[in-house]
Amino acid sequence: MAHTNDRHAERQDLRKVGLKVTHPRMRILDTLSTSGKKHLTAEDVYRELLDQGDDIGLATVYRVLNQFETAGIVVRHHFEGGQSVYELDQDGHHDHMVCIETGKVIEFQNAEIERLQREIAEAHGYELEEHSLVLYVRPKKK
Amino acid sequence: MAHTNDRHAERQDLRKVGLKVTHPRMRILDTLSTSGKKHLTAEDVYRELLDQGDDIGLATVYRVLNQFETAGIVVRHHFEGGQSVYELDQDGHHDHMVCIETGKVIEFQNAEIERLQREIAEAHGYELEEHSLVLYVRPKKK
DNA sequence: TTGGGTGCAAATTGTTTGCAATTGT
DNA sequence: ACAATTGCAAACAATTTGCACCCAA
Repeated sequence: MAHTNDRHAERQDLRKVGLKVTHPRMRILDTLSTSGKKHLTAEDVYRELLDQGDDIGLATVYRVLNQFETAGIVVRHHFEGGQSVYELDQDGHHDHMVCIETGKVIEFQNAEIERLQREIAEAHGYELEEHSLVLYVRPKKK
Repeated sequence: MAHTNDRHAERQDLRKVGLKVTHPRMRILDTLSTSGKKHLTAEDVYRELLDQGDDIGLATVYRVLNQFETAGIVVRHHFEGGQSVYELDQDGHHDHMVCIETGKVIEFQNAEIERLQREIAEAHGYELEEHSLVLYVRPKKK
């Protein structure tokens, strides 16, 4: 069925943003969409590629992820703890909740908060361009 | 008058959290409170100390800022762009707005957003422990 | 064919650490 | 006196970059 990211669509995506369709780029795109997790670090992607027998340099992974970010194909997040994590930009905007015990990442959306943010920016004479909201949570006791 | 951070109060603050009152620590605390900006990187602090004739190592600045963070004296933020910025934890909780044109940092508070965050976490079976909200804005056109 | 893309190693950047010397209590 | 603290240099971790070679268009 309409698999959002089959080989063909992926090629289109790359061409659309002016990037040559190369093996590394295809494989990285593939890894991002078919890997279990939605949020991967550059290393995560690199290791998964190695595991699948691909011989793609870590530097290339970083370069490609950057290109994807500028192209709007992926979103880069800076959660606590060093590395950046990348996620395919497919299901519209959402924010994140990170469990500080398990590291699990949960996505959520809240129109009300989005609206308030815009209002606050306006109230200070600015236009909201971007924002980053991350909730650090722990499993409810009880 | 009751200057919130005179020499005496600073000494007390340090002792209170079990840190010896040393020259570097006093000077760093001083820089944080009297510098023009409220949000400084470790380098910012380091340079300002050098300018004032103090000979304090960058490593010490990092170490002390970390101790201050664990002690709850300063808060560390990870805005976009590599370095962490530190700010004295004095006027209660607030979030930040960063102008992407001038780099200016504006603080704000919004009880409604705070409440919604707690609700969202709860709704997912979690307790909100911490959060980071940064609005990236640009001066209103008009 | 040819300019963009890649791998590798070396370079950067931000931050932390080991250790001997120094200092606060 | 003695443990905590500092400075310096070296160590680290994440990411970027220079360059000779390679490959998609």
